[in-house]
Amino acid sequence: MHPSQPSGLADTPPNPLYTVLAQIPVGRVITYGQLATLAGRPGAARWVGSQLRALPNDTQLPWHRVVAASGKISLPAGSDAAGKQRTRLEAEGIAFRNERIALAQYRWPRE
DNA sequence: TCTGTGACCGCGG
DNA sequence: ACCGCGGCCACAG
Repeated sequence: MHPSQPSGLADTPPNPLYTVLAQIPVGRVITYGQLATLAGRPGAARWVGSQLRALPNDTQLPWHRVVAASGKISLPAGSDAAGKQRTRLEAEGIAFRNERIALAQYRWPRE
């Protein structure tokens, strides 16, 4: 941004999505829909996707713990981003089976 | 403005 | 288990 702007000012409220996402523990995953609900926007799963897409490449947020409700990785199949997500999840002890998360208990509990 | 396009979801059929 | 459909939200043309 331009230096005339008093950097990091709260003229734009923090995205609640990031707050929630930051609290997903290692070895657990959450779905786009659940994340939307927890962020105060039930039904807006697509919005979550667009927010994640906008994350900087070097973000500290655990974006890889967000998966589709079907248990599959939503990033384009074969892309390196998708491979990276799967690798990270497996490193956290999450098992895959035919391109989808194997066990339901890995998922973030329902409300 | 309107339309199309996604890191989506639930409900039916 | 797979599909189509309407609903959802932001963004590019």
